[in-house]
Amino acid sequence: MTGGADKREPARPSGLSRERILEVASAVVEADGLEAVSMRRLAQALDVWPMALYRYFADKDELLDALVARATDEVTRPAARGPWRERLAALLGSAREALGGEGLGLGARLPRALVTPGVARLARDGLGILADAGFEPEAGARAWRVLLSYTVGFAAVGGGEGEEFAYGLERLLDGLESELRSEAVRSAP
Amino acid sequence: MTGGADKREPARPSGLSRERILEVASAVVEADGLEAVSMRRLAQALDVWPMALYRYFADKDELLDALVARATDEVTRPAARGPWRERLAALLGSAREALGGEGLGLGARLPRALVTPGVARLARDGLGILADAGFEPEAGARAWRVLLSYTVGFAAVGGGEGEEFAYGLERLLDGLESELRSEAVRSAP
DNA sequence: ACCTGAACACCGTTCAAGT
DNA sequence: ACCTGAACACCGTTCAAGT
Repeated sequence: MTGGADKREPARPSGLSRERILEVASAVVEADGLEAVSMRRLAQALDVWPMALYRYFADKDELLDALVARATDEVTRPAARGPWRERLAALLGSAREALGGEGLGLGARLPRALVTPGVARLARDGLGILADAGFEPEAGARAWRVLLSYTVGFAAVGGGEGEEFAYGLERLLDGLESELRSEAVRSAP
Repeated sequence: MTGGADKREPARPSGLSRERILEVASAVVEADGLEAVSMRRLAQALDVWPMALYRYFADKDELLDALVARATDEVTRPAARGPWRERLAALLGSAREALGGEGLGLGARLPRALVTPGVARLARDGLGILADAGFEPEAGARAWRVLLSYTVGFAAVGGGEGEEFAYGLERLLDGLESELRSEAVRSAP
């Protein structure tokens, strides 16, 4: 490292950053799976000594959490306007892709993946749609957890197509909608 | 080891067996999680040298697969007679407990857990119930994958109660039942 | 047949320096 | 501030013996 202007992010190709480390980690996951990610291997790929990584991540766990958060951030999209069932289907469809991506490697960290900011935003969007549909808050929260469980399960099982995911989601939404029509859980308009 | 009668399973407390190894491994998972399971730690707990374990399992992966298969075998129960919705609910409820058990440690190996004999038996039972309900084979298989995804997802997310699991399952079954009533997927009686 | 040792090629991480 | 070395306490697993 020959150094650049002071007080700036190093612009040299060998300059480390959280983003550059995560890029390499992501490539390793895609190539050889999550278990192939080691501090030493990342360091070698970045042409740096292993301990250099500890300037950017406290430990390996923090690095992997950041990797999962990055994946969920990328793919999750805000919901569009329109009928509540279609909005939910679009939202959960992209969540399924995010959670099942990177060769299912993230599946191994599902419990941790479910507390990332990306998933929190997803929940806020989903709860909003359910409120729009007429669910009172508590019933909406319950319906949301059920919908997310289905989505996570489909991502984890992995074998299914997007079409089959949509089929099952429609059946689940049918059940929720007919409950909504029965008035038991409907909020005042 | 002072040896016992020949051609028998060793009865001595220090005699190894697949079952004894899996028992200790299960205890380690429950105490400190799946990542705490190491060949060396199991060996130490069994008062044996690490390489002794390789007489019973080809490698660590095979040992962990056997551990997961054992957990799913224990908890999965055959379905009782009665209304198809109740039979499915009982079957999937016990599956949820099996997959979510041992402190969620098994969740990390979900994709592998889904190809164990216990889950295959679960699928056969579930498909039988759906056929009884009137689903023609292809529609029944599709409905089964959706139901299992929901169950697996609920087990993986983990936070939910059995009551909430049952609520979501009822909504999903509502949707499947109303599809069945619409005749599109119904088999000839 | 079943278990022992020693050894090899890996890990994550602490600690003390270097510049 | 950022990276280097060396070292420590672990891994899974191979290989050659022991009894």
